[in-house]
Amino acid sequence: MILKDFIPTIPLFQDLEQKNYEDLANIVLSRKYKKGEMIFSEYDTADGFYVAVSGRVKIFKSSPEGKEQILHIFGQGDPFGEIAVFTGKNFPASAQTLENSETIFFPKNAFIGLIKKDPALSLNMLSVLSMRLKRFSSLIEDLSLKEVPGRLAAYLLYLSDRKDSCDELILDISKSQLASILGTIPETLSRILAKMTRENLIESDGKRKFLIKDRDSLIDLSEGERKLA
Amino acid sequence: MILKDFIPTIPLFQDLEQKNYEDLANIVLSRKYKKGEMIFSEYDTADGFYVAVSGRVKIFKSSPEGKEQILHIFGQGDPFGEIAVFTGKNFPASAQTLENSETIFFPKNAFIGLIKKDPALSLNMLSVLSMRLKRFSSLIEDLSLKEVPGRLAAYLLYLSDRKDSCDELILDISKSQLASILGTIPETLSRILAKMTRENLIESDGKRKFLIKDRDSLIDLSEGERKLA
DNA sequence: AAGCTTCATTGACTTAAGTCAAAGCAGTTT
DNA sequence: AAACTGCTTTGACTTAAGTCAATGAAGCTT
Repeated sequence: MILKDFIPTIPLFQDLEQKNYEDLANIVLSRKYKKGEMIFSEYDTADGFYVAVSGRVKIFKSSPEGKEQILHIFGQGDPFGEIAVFTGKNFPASAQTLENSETIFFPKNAFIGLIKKDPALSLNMLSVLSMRLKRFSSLIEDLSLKEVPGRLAAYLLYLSDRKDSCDELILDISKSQLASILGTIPETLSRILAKMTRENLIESDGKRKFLIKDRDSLIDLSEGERKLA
Repeated sequence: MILKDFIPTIPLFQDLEQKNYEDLANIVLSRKYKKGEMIFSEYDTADGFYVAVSGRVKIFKSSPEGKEQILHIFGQGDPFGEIAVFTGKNFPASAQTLENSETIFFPKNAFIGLIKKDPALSLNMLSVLSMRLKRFSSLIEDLSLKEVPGRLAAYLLYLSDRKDSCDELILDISKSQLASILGTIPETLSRILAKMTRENLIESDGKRKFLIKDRDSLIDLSEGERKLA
């Protein structure tokens, strides 16, 4: 991947002045990671942030007993670890690759210098952070106010909206990881998927392919207006 | 409260150029609310954000069954509703006063104009949003990976750190509201406080005053290294 | 093909936390 | 003082979801 060509495709860097693309290209470092490798750990000192070039990265928190909560899964063009750039010190969560991945790294101080020069860059960054806050609000709402079937229903609906294509959808992650996104464990997820199938809300090939058979009931479920038997 | 004097005291507006304080004062609107009044509802169209001048405001999500999750409680000098400025459209949560309160309102477009002019302002805003993301990460971690006693222990320790003053602390909110911050309900909170008292971790006057009697155990509890009997 | 590893499912059981209902205790208003 | 209100506590019960353990299935490796 040629950096000069890649940087302008990153949404965070949309609409910058031409000169700033060169400045950005000059401060970045390219880094490669194998599947399953840690990029950073919570509490590591943070001296910059990353943008995914290829592969996928999960951002997560984990408990002493080994349960995990995934906060995001990021892919090509997504920035991560940027919170630490503005709060100083350390990362608020850990980052680990799900596949062989390539990233570019932006050292903190050089990047802050750039932000001061180009207001478009700060507006883009403000927009990225705001969208994350919105997502987090909604995750907090899910964890605190909804039960697992409701969260799962919301997630399935979200996937099917993304993929416009009618009612068929394909998970791009394992069910264990899905459990970890939904704030539960694989056993519980498995049981709830079985229930949903039994009650004809969905159908599945047993692997990663799902068909939504009763969208209205899924919506009710996601809004807490309905329960599984 | 005289706006010209108040605006420079707001942390979000630290270190701006003098001229920008005048610009800010020119675009703001003052608004007053009675105790318990809604400032905005989730899904309301957002055309600006607020800064609390006096009183206190809770930002929260609520479920159809009436359970509530408080995301923040804000007071003098704290900005809120600012996410919507950068993501457009609507607020991600609702805001309601806990006391008679006064706010100033910054219309979206005028404010974005200012941000483009003064990079110090965008850096301050980036720092505010980043700190909120950090808090949210930690709330998500609490809700997903910790049990209620652990969350409560963490909250008590957090309060006692704020108040430096040894091991005594005073809640500045009702226990029902505390329950809502911790992602639980008053009955559960009440039972856990009783247990903590029985096991000599804390002592209380039965109202809002608490004494930490066994800080180490509270720390263990908050880290999931220990359980209540 | 046999064996290995990782992931997924299912059953039996436990437990944390929620629901519902009643009673207690302030604080305040009339 | 009596009555009303809002918050808190307590008890008895229910339930969602977690734990532990076993089995099954899938995909790789050699």
